[in-house]
Amino acid sequence: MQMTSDLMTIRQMCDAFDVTPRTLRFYEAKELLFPQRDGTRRLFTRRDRARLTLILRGKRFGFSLEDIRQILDLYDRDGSNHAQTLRTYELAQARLAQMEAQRAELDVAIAELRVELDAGGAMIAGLRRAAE
Amino acid sequence: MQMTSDLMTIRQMCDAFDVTPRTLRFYEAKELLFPQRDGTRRLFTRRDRARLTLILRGKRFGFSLEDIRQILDLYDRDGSNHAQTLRTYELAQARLAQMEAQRAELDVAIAELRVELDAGGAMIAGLRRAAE
DNA sequence: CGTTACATTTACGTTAACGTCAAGCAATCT
DNA sequence: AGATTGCTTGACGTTAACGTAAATGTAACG
Repeated sequence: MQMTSDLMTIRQMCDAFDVTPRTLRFYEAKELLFPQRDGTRRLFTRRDRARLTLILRGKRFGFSLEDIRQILDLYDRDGSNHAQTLRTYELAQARLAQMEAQRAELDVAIAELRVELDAGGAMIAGLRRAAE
Repeated sequence: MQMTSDLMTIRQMCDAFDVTPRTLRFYEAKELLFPQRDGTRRLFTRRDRARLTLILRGKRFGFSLEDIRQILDLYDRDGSNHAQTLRTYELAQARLAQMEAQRAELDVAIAELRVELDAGGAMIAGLRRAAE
């Protein structure tokens, strides 16, 4: 139970999250992650891992890294500059509405694709019978 | 009530779907749409409009145009070449599973973002009170 | 018949999100 | 010591999905 097991190397991160080193360095360059340094080497903290989880999730919904960065900032606010905090808050709110709309559409799309698949399945069954 | 109102010019399409001419030409080049021609000019059919609706929806879920093109082909199968039909069918099926997983994750993400927003809202309310 | 308003093709430009070398430092194995 | 392994920083390459500009065509308006 060493405290240091809190810190992970770039390779451990890659294995754990199934990303490439390049991706992690890229995210650091874009200020999405803030790994500590042991000399020149990166050491990723628990905070980095939490953020990476959110980043990867966000990506699956088609959000840009820049969008994600702004939303992540919501998690780190100290409440100093009102204006920016408020702006970020509103941005996240808009995003939420957008996600709910997306979910509704996703439901429709899923239903539609199901219908198509049923039709396709029947057709294929037909082809199979015809092939005998 | 002219039969020809079935056909729409590129501008009408752009206005109806809020896309640029370039986008429609691009989709044609990528074989996602197949407008007729009046001499050199494009005339989009009902089928093109149906496809465009599906294209735009697919895009909102982060599917690539190539993915979308393959799924659209499912709608146009005549059942001639079994192998390809089967492959497309399986692709669509995988896609459906993926979409359902995405929908589940989206629920989680929405819930999480809601929690954040509540916290942010409380904080902002606090800031407002402090500012008086 | 001139010009205005859209249409067309061709082709180069752009952004995001990395991939892919290249070259070098550092610790570790043999 | 030499070689291997893994990390580092540049820096250029790549793909998708269009944007944008140039040159040209043509239909309609006045």
